[in-house]
Amino acid sequence: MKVVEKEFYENDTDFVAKELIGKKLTRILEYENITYKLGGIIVETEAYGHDDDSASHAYIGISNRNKIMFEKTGCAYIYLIYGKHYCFNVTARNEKKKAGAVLIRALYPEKGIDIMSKLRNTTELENLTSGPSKLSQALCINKDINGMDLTQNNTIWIEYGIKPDAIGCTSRIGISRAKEVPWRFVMLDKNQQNYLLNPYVSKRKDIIKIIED
DNA sequence: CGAAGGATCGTCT
DNA sequence: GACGATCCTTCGT
Repeated sequence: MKVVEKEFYENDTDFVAKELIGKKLTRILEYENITYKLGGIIVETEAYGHDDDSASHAYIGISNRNKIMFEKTGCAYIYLIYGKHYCFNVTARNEKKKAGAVLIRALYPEKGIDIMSKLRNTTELENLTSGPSKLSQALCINKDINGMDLTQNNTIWIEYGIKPDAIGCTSRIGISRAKEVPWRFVMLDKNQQNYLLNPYVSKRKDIIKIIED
């Protein structure tokens, strides 16, 4: 296991979002006095920029909520959405930008499935971590880890994983501005280059292009 | 299985 | 005072 280093997050935010596909998000959790390792493979991400991106929280400038997006790269940016859900982001940007983050939208569940099932109140694998707030609930992610450095030895980190056969690129989900910006990325299977058949990602968009190696 | 609507509260105007 | 980088339930086919 190798934790993704800080330098990785010092690239263009959309590049980082694409390259995070196939890496693994891992979370250490104390549950009923036992320490568990939870997590899975990142299969869906979205990039959010600064003043170049009207859909981004950072578009309006620095505020109490979004200030993590302007601070160190490789850190967790957590926010509450719709009054009850949390979303998990990693701060990432090149040295010329002042803010940026990648929203982790879905995981392929691998570790601690029994605990994640309890936290999610479902045993359906396809419903455990197939959404930004679903995975936050499954990994017990909330404001407590806002700003946490994901490149240090903490209770949550991102590590190197697998190389995807292909990656699909689409516009982002659930936004009202900058609807056409193609900054959503999903893992594709070589045999079924149609992400609609990937049960772990949001099924709401058409692929704009397919990125192969 | 898809569409529609409610939940719920921090954040910004 | 309005809205949101969402999820879940209900209702109809």
